[in-house]
Amino acid sequence: MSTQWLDEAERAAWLRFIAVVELLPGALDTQLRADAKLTHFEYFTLAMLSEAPDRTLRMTSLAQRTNATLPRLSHVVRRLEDRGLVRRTPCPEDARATNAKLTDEGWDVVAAASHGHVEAVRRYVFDPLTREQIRQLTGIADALLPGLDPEGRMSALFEPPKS
Amino acid sequence: MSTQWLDEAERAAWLRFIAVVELLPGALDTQLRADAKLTHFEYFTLAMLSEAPDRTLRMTSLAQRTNATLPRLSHVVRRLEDRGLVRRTPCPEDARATNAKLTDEGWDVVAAASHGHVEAVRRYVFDPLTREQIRQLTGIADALLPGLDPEGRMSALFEPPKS
DNA sequence: GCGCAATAGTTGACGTAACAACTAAATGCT
DNA sequence: AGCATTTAGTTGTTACGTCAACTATTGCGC
Repeated sequence: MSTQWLDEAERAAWLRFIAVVELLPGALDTQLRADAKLTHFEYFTLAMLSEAPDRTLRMTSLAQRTNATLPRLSHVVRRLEDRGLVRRTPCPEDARATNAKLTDEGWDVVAAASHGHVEAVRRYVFDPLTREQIRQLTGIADALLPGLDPEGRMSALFEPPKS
Repeated sequence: MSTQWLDEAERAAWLRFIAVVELLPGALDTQLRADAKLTHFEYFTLAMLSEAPDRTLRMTSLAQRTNATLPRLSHVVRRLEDRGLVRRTPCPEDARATNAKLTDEGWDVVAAASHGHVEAVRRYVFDPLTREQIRQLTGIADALLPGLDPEGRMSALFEPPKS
């Protein structure tokens, strides 16, 4: 039962792809930290809230969408709350649960940050790609996601609600 | 000077791609931690050394290949040295510099870890993709890397030495 | 060849992430 | 109804990454 090693084409793809995967988060993080005093994870968290109904999500649901563990999200939301960007309230329907809601101030911060962020995404990802490659990238990601995220936790944004 | 927002195709690609970029490192890390007691970064560091001439690299060169800052690498290499996987020696040609060399034990550890790691890479990345998609992925990564890594620091492995 | 800037690397302080332990509320079994 | 299990979330500890400060060596300008 020997291991099936990577052939030349696979190795070429892998070295490049792993480099992109390592470099991209740092690039996005650097821009957001410099321009908006937010980590990419914090921005992503606020962005998820901003697109939710009533700008509100349960902690568990928010953790799934952001690919965070609950402890991690709990710490991050506490810090965001200290900064006045989010407010936590007990969920009326389930007393165990907590609702995280984007404040007006938080909304303004995401809105302001989004400009620079989208520009960075364009600069680093879409500008260098052809329309065809953007289509290919969508197909590739769609092929990988079921294996990486079997529960579809991060797919809530673009998957129709499961039947 | 309003921001150029993402159109539908771009948004579809972005949400999926960012999910992959967030999920893949965690998946690789989990496998390596469980099976080889190594983080992906530690594995990658050892792997870079294992492919270098004499299994040795200067700290600066190693930092570039692994996309690490020098302080980060210094800490990681110290821990790896404590575990007997790497040995640091002063560089004879330049007394400021330090050479990191993979020990025999370190070699065995990478070799042992590589099986499970390659299997994980297959499972998460190559098995779900067609040959054509692997080719496309190479092209996409090649298009992105110049923007993400203008100095070509992480490209040393597959780029011919710059003229 | 002396002084000063640049380079190579280490160290320590601080912030954030992962993991485990914990509290509290809802569900389910009988 | 009553107790055990599961679920939701928080808190504390430990490990790792980042940043700034520091030492030591090299190379440049004159």
